[in-house]
Amino acid sequence: MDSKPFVLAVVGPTASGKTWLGVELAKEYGGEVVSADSMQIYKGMDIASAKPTAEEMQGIPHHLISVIDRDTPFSAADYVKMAREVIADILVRGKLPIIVGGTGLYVDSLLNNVQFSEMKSDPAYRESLYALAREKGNDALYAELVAADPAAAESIHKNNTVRVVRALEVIHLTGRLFSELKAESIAEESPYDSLILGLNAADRAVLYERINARVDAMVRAGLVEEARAVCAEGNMRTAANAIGYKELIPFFDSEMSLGDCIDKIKQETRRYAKRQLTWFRRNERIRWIITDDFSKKYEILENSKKAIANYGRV
RNA sequence: GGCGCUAUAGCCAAGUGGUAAGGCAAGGGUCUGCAACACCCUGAUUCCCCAGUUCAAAUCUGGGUGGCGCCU
Repeated sequence: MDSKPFVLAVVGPTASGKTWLGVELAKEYGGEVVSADSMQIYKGMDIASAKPTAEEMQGIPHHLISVIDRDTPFSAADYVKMAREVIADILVRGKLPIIVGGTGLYVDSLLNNVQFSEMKSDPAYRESLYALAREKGNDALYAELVAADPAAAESIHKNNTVRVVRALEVIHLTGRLFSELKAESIAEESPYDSLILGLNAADRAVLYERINARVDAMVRAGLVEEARAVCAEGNMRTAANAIGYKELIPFFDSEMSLGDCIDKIKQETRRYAKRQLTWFRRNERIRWIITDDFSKKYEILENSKKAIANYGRV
C-alpha cells in the first residue's frame, strides 16, 4: 500500500468530456477539481477556453480557473507551484483532488514532480539571441547551443528557435548545463500516488464532429463578441495564443467571411486535439477510457469507476 | 451548334522533350519556465482517357471526355 496521498487525474483531447467526467467523479468520491489548463487559468476568455459553467460544475469546487490576469505572464513552473498548494489544501480537508485538463505539460510537470529552480528571465539576452537568429540564421543560433551544451542541442531541433533560446538562457542564467538541470529536475520522486484516466474516442472522426459542434455552440454563446472585446483591449499576450480569437481577426478586418473564420477555428481546434493526443499517447501510465460514442455517459462513468476501483486507492 | 482556353496528390499549383518544385489540408512525431506555444517527419512508379511522333512525352500531334469563357 502506497502511503503517498492519492490524486486522480482526467486528461484527454479538447472536447472529449473531461469537464463532465471530472465533476461526476468528484460527486462520486467526494472530490474537488483542480484544472490543468493553460488558458482557463486566465480571467476572461470564458467562451473560447470552454470554461465550465456554474451549471456544469454542479456545486463542485473548481480550482485554478480564472485566477490570473490576462496580461500576467504564467508558466508551467507557476502552475506546479500553485497546484501543489491547492492539492495540499484539498487533502487537508479530506477531499480527493481531481486534476482535470488538457495541457499535457502542466499535468506531467505536476505529477512527475518536475523541479523548476528559481530563476529570473533575461529579456535583453533573449532578444540578442533572437536577433542573432534573425540576422545570421537558425544555424548560427544553434551553433551557440552546440558549443555550450551538446547534449541539449541533440534533443532540440535547430529550427526550434523558441526552445534553443530558452536552453541558452538557462545556461546563461545559471552557469550550468541545460541538459544537466533537466536531468536533475525529475530526480525527486512524486509526492502523489496518481491514477490518470485518459478520455478518447475510438474513432477520430467522432471526436472531430464533437469539436465542430462545440465551436458552433461557442459562436452561439457569443464567442465573436468575446473575441472582439479581447482583441480591442489589446493585451493579447496570452489571448493571442488562444484558439478562437486570432482566427477571427481577419473577419474583424473585413478580410474574410465569418463563416470562413469559424471553419478555421474548427480546423485549428482539431489540430490542437491531434497534438494533445500525441502528447498523451506516449504516457504509458494513462488508463484510457475509450468510447465510440460520447453520448454514452453512463458507460463512460462506469468504466472510469471500474478503473478507479481496480487501482484500489479509493 | 461554333470558336478559344484548360485538365498535374484531397485542394491550390510549378514544370513547355530528358526521367514530377512548392504551399495548404491530412496523418505521424518531438516537447522541462509563453505549451491552445514552438518545431520535425511523411505523400504522385506518375501528370483526364486513347492512339501517334521520338532514343526519350506531363510537356509535341490527332481523337475522345470533363471544366471555363466567348459567340450563335
